Amino acid sequence: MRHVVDEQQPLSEAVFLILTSLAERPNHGYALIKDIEELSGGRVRLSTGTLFGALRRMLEAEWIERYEAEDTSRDKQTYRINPAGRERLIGDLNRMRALTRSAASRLKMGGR
Amino acid sequence: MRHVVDEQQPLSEAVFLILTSLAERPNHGYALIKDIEELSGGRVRLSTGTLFGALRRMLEAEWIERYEAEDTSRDKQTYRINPAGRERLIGDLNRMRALTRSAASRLKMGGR
DNA sequence: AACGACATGTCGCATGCCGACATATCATCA
DNA sequence: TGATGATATGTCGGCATGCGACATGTCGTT
Repeated sequence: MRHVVDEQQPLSEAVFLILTSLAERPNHGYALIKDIEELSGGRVRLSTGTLFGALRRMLEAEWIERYEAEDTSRDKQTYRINPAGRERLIGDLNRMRALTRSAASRLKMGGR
Repeated sequence: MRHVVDEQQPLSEAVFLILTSLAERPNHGYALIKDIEELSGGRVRLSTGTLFGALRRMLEAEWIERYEAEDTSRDKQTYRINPAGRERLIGDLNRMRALTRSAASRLKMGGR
């Protein structure tokens, strides 16, 4: 009996950050760019090409969903993470932890 | 005065693992595939297309160098990491640690 | 009215991964 | 001896993705 988290090809940084941002609260596209910039300490500023391409693929993969926000004052497309997306994020988080652990060990860095 | 570790676009998993493997000891291509498979707990088996493409780019970027191994019994191309490669690996290690920290925090997972 | 921030989207180029293929050597064993 | 499989290095083409540039429009402020 296999668990759902099988596909263990790495998430791109863009997808990882989008899922991380949505893990806290649903949001719309443009706001994600700013949240991710803050989240990454100013290091990552997603271009709209990256963002909307990634959102489309994540909708297709059913890791996120559109949902109706109360605030319809503008034409905002609001996205929400779903359980599959959350599992995928956790899976990739663990993948990265394993990677950093083995690299730190080989570099004799400590902080394992 | 700028430090060398500027380029902070993420390393691909393949490149990260190759640098990690070479951080412990110099090695040749085919042996890297097996070392990385072990290193990653069997999760990652690099194809030769990925490996040799990545090695070529890493040589161009001067993160690794060819060097003469004592064992010349076969035509093995032995590669060694250099200080720039090591810095790049450490930089990406820190990038991933920051990423996992913020994601864990937003997922309310602990283990930060 | 003009400007900048907000907001969503498309297009095309460049890059990188990876399976498939090509080639050759070396050890083992029937 | 000849076949097989592991070792070893490499190329090629297709596919997915990131991202800068462009397009379009709204909203708030001056």
